[in-house]
Amino acid sequence: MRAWVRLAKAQQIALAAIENALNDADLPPLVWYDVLLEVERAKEKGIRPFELERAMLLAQYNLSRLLDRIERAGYVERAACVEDGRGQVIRITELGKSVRRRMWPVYAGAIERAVGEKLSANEALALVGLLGRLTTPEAGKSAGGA
Amino acid sequence: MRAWVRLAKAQQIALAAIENALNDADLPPLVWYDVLLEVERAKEKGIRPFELERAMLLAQYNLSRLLDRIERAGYVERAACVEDGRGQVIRITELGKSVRRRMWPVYAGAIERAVGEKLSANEALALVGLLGRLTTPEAGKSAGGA
DNA sequence: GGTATATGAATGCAATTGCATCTAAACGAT
DNA sequence: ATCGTTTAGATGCAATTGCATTCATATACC
Repeated sequence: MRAWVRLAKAQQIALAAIENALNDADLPPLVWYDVLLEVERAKEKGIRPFELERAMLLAQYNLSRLLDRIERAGYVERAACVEDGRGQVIRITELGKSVRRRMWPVYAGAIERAVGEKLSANEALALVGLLGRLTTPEAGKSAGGA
Repeated sequence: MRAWVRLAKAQQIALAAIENALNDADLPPLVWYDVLLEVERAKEKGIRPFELERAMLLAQYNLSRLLDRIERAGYVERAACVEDGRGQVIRITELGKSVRRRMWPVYAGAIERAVGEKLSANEALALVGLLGRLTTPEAGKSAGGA
């Protein structure tokens, strides 16, 4: 229980710091970064919205509209999908790439202040390990998971 | 950096699980629980919105409207503040208490599944310690921690 | 081939959030 | 007492989110 409360609070504080930093720098919100990063990683081949949806744990309608906005800003392009007539393919634009690059130092700086400065390298590593246990779908605690 | 990413993901997953559990049980969202708990702790004396605001890291306008909704549901009552003509005092109602009590097992169960089941007691304790470092306003990395 | 079901994505509408601004009361200095 | 400033809280309006539903194509079954 205490772990959950602190988890929530730590995340809330760090997230607010990051969003503020981006906002102050007149840059888009953090989710945009995540989307742009995923889309950029997909290169020319692009990525399907439903893949993005799963990668980012975003609700379908939510992603649909987020892509609307990012597209309207000119950071990604939607194209009809050849293999699947229902679907589409998202590709990043040059403008999108440049915005993502500009977001990175601001994002990284905020994380450094919110997390890096507060933990030693070993502590950060330990935290990564513990949090990793929470994100796996596995049961986890007992050895012989059935 | 990796620590932040995992922190965000772990929180997101756990939060979604909790909100879903509450939703499935036809109970109000998690913030309502937090508010009700704080207000209930203040007993008859009540609590001022601005205190709540600081305790919960909520934006002022956000809290104002959240209290509107919780009040409309009949779970808290607003009263003019005697000592400060600008302010008010929030008190929980019997209905509010009972709802908070009904929320607890659902909330606790979701946390147990999202966190408790994935970590041993020692691991959970270690996580509490590490996350605590992130929520202190202090710089933190150097050894002199309180 | 024809119909039922499942999947990818969009959308109407209500609820919530964020931003900026506003009101009123308290404080502080004259 | 009066004026400027700060603090507590509310609110108009735009943007975002959530829910339910819709549309269109793909797949499975017969």
